[in-house]
Amino acid sequence: MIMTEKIESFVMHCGEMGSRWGFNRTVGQMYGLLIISQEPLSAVEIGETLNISRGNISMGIKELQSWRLVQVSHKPKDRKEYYSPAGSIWEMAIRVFEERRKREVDPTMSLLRDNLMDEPGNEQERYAQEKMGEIHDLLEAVTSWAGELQDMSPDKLNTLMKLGAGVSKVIDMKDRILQNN
Amino acid sequence: MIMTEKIESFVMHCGEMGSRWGFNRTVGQMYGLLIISQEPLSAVEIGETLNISRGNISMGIKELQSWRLVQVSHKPKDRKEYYSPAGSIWEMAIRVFEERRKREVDPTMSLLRDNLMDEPGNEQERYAQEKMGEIHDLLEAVTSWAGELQDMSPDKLNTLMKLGAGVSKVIDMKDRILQNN
DNA sequence: TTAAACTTTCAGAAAATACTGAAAGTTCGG
DNA sequence: CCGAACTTTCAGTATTTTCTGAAAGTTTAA
Repeated sequence: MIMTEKIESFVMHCGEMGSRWGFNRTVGQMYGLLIISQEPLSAVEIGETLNISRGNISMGIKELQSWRLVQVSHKPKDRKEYYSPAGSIWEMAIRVFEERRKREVDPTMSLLRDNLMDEPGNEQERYAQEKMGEIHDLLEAVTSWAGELQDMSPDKLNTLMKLGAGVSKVIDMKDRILQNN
Repeated sequence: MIMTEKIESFVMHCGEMGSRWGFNRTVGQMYGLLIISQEPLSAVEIGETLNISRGNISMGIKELQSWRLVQVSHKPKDRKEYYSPAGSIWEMAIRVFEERRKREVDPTMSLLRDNLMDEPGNEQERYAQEKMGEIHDLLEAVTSWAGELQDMSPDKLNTLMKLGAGVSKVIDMKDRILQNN
C-alpha cells in the first residue's frame, strides 16, 4: 500500500499516540494503517508500508488481537492471512476502554480491596486506609457506571451525550414529578 | 517516613501503574506516597523512603506539578519545601483525566481536523478521511460530554452515576411527558 | 510424505527512557 | 556581600523496552 502524505501523517500520529493508549509505536502504526485501509492487509504489505520486520508484525498483530482489535480473513487461492480492524469505530473505542480498565483499574481495585481487609496497625495506616478507601470507592463508582453505559444501545447513549449537563435538569424534573424530594 | 508492608505495597503498585497513567515509575511512587501520607513530606524524606536520588525527586515533583497534582507548603523556621497532594481524591481524578485529554486527545483531534480540511486526492484518501471523520466525531462527542459532566457538581454527578443505565428510563419519561416523541 | 508458503519465536542488537550525583543555581538571614 | 541551606540541571550511566532476522514451527496441496 502506498501512503499519501495525509495518510502517512495519520498513521505516524497513531504511532506516537500508541504508547498513550497502551501499546507501542509500531503497534499503534499498524492499527492506524488497518483502520484507514479499505482492504484487509497482509503481514508483508504492512511490513513494506511501515518498514517493519516480519517478526515485529507478528508480535504486533498478536498484541492487537489480545485487545480484540483485529480480525483475520483469507482470500481464495491464497494462504496468507489478511488483517482488518474489528468492528466499527464505536466498538473499537469501547474495546480499548474495556481492555484498559482490565489492565489498569482492575488490578488496582483488587490491591486496594486486599489492603482494606486488614485492620490498620497504627494511625498512619489508618489514614492510608482511609485514602485507599476513597480511591477504591471512586474507581468502583466510575467503572460500574461506565459498565452500565457500555451496555446501553449506542442510540440511547447518543441521546444522553447530546443532553450533556442538561441531564441534571431532567433528573430534577423527575424528582419533582414523583415528589421524592 | 517508615513504610509498613501494606503502605509499601500500595506505593509500589502506584509505581507500576504510574506509566499507565502517563508518568513513570518513580513519579507514580512519589504520588502514591504523598497521597497516603498524613503530613506533607520534604524532598529528602521522599528520597529516603523510596531510595530515589535527590535529582530524580526534583524532576518528579516538577512533573507532578505540571499535572497540577501537588501542593507545596512550608514550615516555620524551615527553608525546605514540603509536598502534599493537591485537592481531594475526586479532584485528583478530574485532573488526571483532564491532563490526559490535553496530552492524548487534543493533539489527535487537531491532526484529524487538519487532515479533514483538504479534499481527498483519490478513493483511498476518501475512505481514509471517512474513517478519520468518524474518529473525530466520536472523540468530539465524548470529550465535550466529559467536559460538561466535569462542570457539574460532584453531588449531581453522584446522583447521575447511581442512576446508571436507569437514566435512559428517565429520559424516556421526559420525552413522553413533553410529547416530543 | 514432502516441500512450498506461510507464521511464530526468541536471542541479541538498537533505541528509548529513566536515574544518579556532582556542579551550578537560588534564596535568605545576618 | 557572604555562606548556609536548600533546589535544579544535565552529562553520563543504567535500565527497560522495542526491533530485527535467522531458525523453528505450522499448514496445506499434491
